[in-house]
Amino acid sequence: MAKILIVDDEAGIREAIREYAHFNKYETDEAEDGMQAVAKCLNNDYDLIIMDIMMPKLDGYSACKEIRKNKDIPVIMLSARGEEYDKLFGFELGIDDYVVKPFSLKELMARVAAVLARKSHGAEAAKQTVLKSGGLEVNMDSRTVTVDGIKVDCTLKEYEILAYLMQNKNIALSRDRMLQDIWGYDFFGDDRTIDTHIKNLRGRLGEYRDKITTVRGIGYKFED
Amino acid sequence: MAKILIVDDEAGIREAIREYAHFNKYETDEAEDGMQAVAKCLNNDYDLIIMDIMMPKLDGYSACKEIRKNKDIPVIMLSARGEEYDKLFGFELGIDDYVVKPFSLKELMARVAAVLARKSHGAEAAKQTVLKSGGLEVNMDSRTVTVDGIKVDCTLKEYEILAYLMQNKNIALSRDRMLQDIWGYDFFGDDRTIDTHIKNLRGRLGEYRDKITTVRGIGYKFED
DNA sequence: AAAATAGATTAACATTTGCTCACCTTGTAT
DNA sequence: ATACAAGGTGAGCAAATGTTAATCTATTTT
Repeated sequence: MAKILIVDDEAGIREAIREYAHFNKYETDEAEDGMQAVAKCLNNDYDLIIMDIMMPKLDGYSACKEIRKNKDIPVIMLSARGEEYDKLFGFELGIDDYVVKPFSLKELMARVAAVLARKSHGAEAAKQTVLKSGGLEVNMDSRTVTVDGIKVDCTLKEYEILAYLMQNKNIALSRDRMLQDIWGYDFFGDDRTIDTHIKNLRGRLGEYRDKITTVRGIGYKFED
Repeated sequence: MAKILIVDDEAGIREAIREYAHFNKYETDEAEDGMQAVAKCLNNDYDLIIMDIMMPKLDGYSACKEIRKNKDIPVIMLSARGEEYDKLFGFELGIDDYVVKPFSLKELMARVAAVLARKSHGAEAAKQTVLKSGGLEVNMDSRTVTVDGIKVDCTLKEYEILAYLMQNKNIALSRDRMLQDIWGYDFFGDDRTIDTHIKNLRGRLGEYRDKITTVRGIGYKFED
């Protein structure tokens, strides 16, 4: 199980990342600024760092530079939208990826998985990449859905929703939570948009359409 | 035992929260507006703050900002339905959760428990998600009820009532209290509505129907 | 660059569900 | 026996969901 250090001065963002990271079975630790991050890295072994660029005391770039003097830990940088940064400079420091705020947690975790896979820090437990339920299959590597062996074309959101529901099978999921986890914390739209995607998704699942059950007053659930 | 600061200008809401919090074994303190809240936080140590956004003198956001200058206390914000609030701004302030009025006290306390569990750095007793009594089972993840292994479809209110009764088994619960805790403090309807739901619920429980006993003159009780 | 396309979102309308309440019946305590 | 509380029933209505279509947005094609 990989251990991630989350570095951001905003507690809310740390928490959002932490929660979703835990949901994805990562361990986490946190730091509030660059100084703390450097200190924590001296005494702990992290598999990856998610770090904001703009921080008090010591910014992300400088912290990264400092940490790299001692350890070779992959880093994903967060930067505010419109914040002018020198991407190349980042890559020279060996930064592994950028994510621009506001980002969806899902996207961030996808990048985390990608970076970890790339670095493949020794033997990492193979992550579950195929979700199955009867003749319904979701391949998370190829991002494809098959029904009784026949590939079914899904849109991005349909795929994301199906994968999310199946990862949390037999749990009633509220619309709010789905918006948080799939769309991201910065989505302010109508939660009924989920209903439309669910309808379209069901239309593609043929005989398995009823595996997605409606939980009246709450949201939806995948029943295995 | 956690101590909660309740901040709202409406005495009725403070009282409703206070009572249910005490019932859940939390200590409470109260403030009527943001200014009072800030002052109280300087002289006391709270584990969590429940605060309304719209308040005289100093609103919730500003109060939160002010308090955060000195202490890092988790905050759950209350906001009226339809009240425009900036979720992202909330995240920046490190607000831990939002609850939209009108809310059920049960839901609010569930969030309180969740936030406190999160903050208490793991090492918290795993939450009970399955309530059992003989062959009667309520799964709070999937929101399902099974009678002798057979799944029984319940409506939202039926499920909520059964879960509530079982969580408070062997305690006689008044209709008023049930309305408060399940429907929410803003429900002004007829308390005989409960009777109808109880009747329907009993109809689904087969041989276990008598586990829900009538406490004449008071309300109902689940006997284990 | 304009047009075409696909997908996401929202809005509008249809349908279903089940909550609530009024009314009547049954049960129980004194 | 009487009075009051609870149980049972069913209709009206509000809320939640399903469905369809329109709109908006981003991307691709020409």
